[in-house]
Amino acid sequence: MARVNTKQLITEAAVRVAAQQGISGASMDQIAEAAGVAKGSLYYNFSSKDAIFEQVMRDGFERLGAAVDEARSQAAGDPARLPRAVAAATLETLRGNLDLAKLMASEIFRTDRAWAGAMELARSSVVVRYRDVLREAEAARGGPRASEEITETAGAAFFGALAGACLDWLLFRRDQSVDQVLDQVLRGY
Amino acid sequence: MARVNTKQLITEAAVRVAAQQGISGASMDQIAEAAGVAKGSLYYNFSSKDAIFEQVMRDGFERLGAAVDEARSQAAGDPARLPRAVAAATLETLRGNLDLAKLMASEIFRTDRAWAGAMELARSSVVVRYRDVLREAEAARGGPRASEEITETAGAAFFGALAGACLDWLLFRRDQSVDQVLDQVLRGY
DNA sequence: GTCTATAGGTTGATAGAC
DNA sequence: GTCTATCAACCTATAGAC
Repeated sequence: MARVNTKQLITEAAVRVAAQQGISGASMDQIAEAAGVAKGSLYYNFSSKDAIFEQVMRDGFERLGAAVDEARSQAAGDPARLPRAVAAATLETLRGNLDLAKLMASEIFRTDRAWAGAMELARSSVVVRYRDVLREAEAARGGPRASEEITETAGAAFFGALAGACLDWLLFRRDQSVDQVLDQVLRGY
Repeated sequence: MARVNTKQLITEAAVRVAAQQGISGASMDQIAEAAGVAKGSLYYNFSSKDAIFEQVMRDGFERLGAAVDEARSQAAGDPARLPRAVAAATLETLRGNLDLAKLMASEIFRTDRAWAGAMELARSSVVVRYRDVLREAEAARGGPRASEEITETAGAAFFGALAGACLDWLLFRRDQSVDQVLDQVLRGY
C-alpha cells in the first residue's frame, strides 16, 4: 500500500492542470509531473486518462451535493431562509474549489465524453436537490399553487444563476463580499 | 474571390465538429472535411486553429447581443414585461444555435485560450445588457431603491439562469414548451 | 507500487503544384 | 484560392526493470 493516497494525489493534480488548459489540453506527462509521480504510476492507479477525469467529476458533484445537504439540514427549521442558506453553501463550495468549479462548468453540458453518463446522473441529482429547496421555500411562504409546479428546470435555472454569478465574481470581479453576491443572485428567490 | 463565403463555411463546420467533441478534440482534418474544403484552404482563410475559434466565439456573442437588443427595442413601451421578452429571445437564439450554445457554455469561463481577451470583452458586453434589462424592470415597478444597486453580478446570474435552464431543457428534457421553461426560469424575476 | 523507455498513432502546420 | 503531400512534434498507452 502507498504511504500517501496516490489516487487522490493524481486527481488533485489533474484538476490543477486541467483548470489551466482544459481536459484535452492536459497531458498525462503534465499530470504526472504535477502529482510528483511517474507517468507509469498514473496507469497503475487508473485505467486511462478518461478514468481519471471521470473520478474528478464524480468527486466534484459529490462535494457539491454534500454541501447542499448540509445546508438544508442546518436550516431545516427556517424554510423561508433555506434558499439563501443553500446558495451561500454553494458559493463557498465553489470558491473553495475554484479549479474544480471551472472544470465542472466547462464539462457539464458536454455529452460526448466517455464519462457522460455518470456525469449526467450526478448532475441530475444536484439539480433535483435545488428543485426541492425551491419547493420547500414556496410551500413555506404559502405559494399560489402546489409546489409540484416547480420542476427540475427551475432547479437547473437556480443552479445556473448561482454558478454564473459565482464564476463571474471569482474570475472577473473579486472585489465583492459573499453577501453582496448573494444579494444580487437572490433578488426574487 | 470565392463563389461562396469560404470563411463562413469553415466557421460553421468548426461549430458542428466542436459541438460533438470539444474544441481541442476537433481536428483540422475533421473541420476541413465537414466544410467540404481541403485542409490547406483552412490555413489560407485563417492563420491557425485558434483564429477559427476566436471568430466562432465572436460571432456567437454578437448574435446573442443582437437578439437581446432587438427584444429590448420591441418591448420598449412595456418595461414590466421586458425580462420575459428578453428571456424568450435568449432561449430562441440558443435553441436556434444549439451547437454554438454548447460551445459557448463550455468556453465562457476558460481564461487560458489564445482568444480569452476578446471573449471576455464580448461576454462582458452581454452581461451588461442583462443587467440593464433588470434595472429597467426594477425602475418600472418602482423598486425599493435606485437601480444602481443592481450590478453586473445580477446580470451574470440572470444569464446563468437562462443558459442553465435552456441547456438542461434542450439536452436533457425536450418535452417542454418555451413558455413552460420561461415560467420556471422567471419565478421571481 | 513506482519507475524508465519506447512503441504506435494523431495532430497542427507548411511547401509547392495547379 | 484551393488543392495534395509531407513533416516534425506531441500524446496515450504499454512493457519490463526494480
